[in-house]
Amino acid sequence: MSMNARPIGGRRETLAGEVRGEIERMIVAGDLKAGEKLNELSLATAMGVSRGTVREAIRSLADSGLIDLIANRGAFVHETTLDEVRSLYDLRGSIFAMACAASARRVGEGLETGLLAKLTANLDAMKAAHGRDDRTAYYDLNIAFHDMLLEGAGNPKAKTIYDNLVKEMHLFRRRGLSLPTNIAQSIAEHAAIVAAVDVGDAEGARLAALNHIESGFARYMQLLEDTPALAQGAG
Amino acid sequence: MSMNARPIGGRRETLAGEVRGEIERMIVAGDLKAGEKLNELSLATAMGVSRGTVREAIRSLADSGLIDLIANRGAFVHETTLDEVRSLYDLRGSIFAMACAASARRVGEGLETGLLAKLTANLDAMKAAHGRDDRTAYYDLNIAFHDMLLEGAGNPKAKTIYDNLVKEMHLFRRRGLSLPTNIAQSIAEHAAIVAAVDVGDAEGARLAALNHIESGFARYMQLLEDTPALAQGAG
DNA sequence: TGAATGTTGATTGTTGACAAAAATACGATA
DNA sequence: TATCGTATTTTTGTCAACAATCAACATTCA
Repeated sequence: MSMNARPIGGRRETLAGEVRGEIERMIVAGDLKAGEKLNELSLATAMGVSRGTVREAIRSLADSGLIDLIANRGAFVHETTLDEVRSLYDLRGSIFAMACAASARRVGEGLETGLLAKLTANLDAMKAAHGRDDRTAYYDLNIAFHDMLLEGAGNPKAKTIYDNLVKEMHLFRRRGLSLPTNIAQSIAEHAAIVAAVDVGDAEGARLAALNHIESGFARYMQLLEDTPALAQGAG
Repeated sequence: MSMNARPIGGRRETLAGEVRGEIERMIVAGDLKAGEKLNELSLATAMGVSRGTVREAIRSLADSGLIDLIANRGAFVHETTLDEVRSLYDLRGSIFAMACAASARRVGEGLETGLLAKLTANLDAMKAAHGRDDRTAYYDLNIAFHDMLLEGAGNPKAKTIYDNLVKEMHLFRRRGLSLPTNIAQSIAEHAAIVAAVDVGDAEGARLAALNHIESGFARYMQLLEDTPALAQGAG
């Protein structure tokens, strides 16, 4: 019997787990702003659970980088500085590069048979979205592209860390980190990655991936310069 | 008045924080073996704190990778598989490479003035330790070497992640991950990294670092092959 | 006036108790 | 004897109360 039924009606995950998810959602969505304090009692009453449960959720969230914990003072939504954005990009780039190299290696070894088709399809869809200037579609496809390569690497921990890094970046004051800029160039960089993965060229994939993230950082810095009015809340 | 008095009497960190540290220590030291279940009540009574406090400590430790949490079943010391060791090496290598590249860049830019002297001193001390076959000294110097480069990168998050990865590796059944093998070659690789950092060659430092970690992985795999008797507890 | 010192209200830290779930022990049955 | 179902025990999940700490304000004294 293939048992992957999900619990019906009530919950299966623990309450604290749900609360954690909700807090994380509120942070990423911007309901809780960077620097804001998380009041245990307020959250508890708002969600209809006990303070201890909220506390547990906050603790489990602290290590992810989204929350800063100060003893006897409380939990605060992390404020990401520009220096940190640079650091996060460096980290993200190195992990993404590793993942692309691993994906290329695995494709070359005959594992990951479906990956290439999916990457190519994504690339085509991206070009189409760009053609009709559909930003929303492009945004989603872009995330999917990176996810595929992270998963193709066969390194779940890498994906977890990568996702946390991206979430933490969103806490940077002058948002806009997800605003697409210079889509044509970005697509070309994606194509270079896919080409390297295609022929199982791990080192080529690594360099193309690194270049892609670093270019993305450069594009973002450019955007910041060009748009001094890019204030917080620009989501 | 120069105020650097330390808190007297009791603790400063929270109780849960201390418990967390103690549990982490027990795991890394091997007092709690991989796969073992963490019983909240046992730990609480053993440490003389309440169960809730232990619970909080466990939750805050879960994201680090040392502990697996299963709802309604409890917390278990993570069992690292051989596949995971490979994945962890990949991640560790990519982060270390990034850190070395960043250190080289910063040295080239005139930041990190003291770094080079420290690296060179470490290298010399390592050669000396190797000469008199002092494994313990070599072991500590090796850790210090990597730490310096991680810190020279000016990327605290990278160091945190790196440290967690190393801790998680220690949970691999067939330990010996810290047994030094082929010290001469390892020292030569360190020297190559230092040389690249010295002249501010970021790309060279990245490649040398990547090569160092990958060689380390290869050496470890060799050790596993040569030492089938390398059972758990070999620490 | 203004810096140091009490005082007060709010918030976090810690605990023990109760509820729910899982693990275990134990017969009954085929 | 193996397996299933049930009762019992153990362990985790959640909660509410108490203690410790902190931030803000009021007060004192130079």
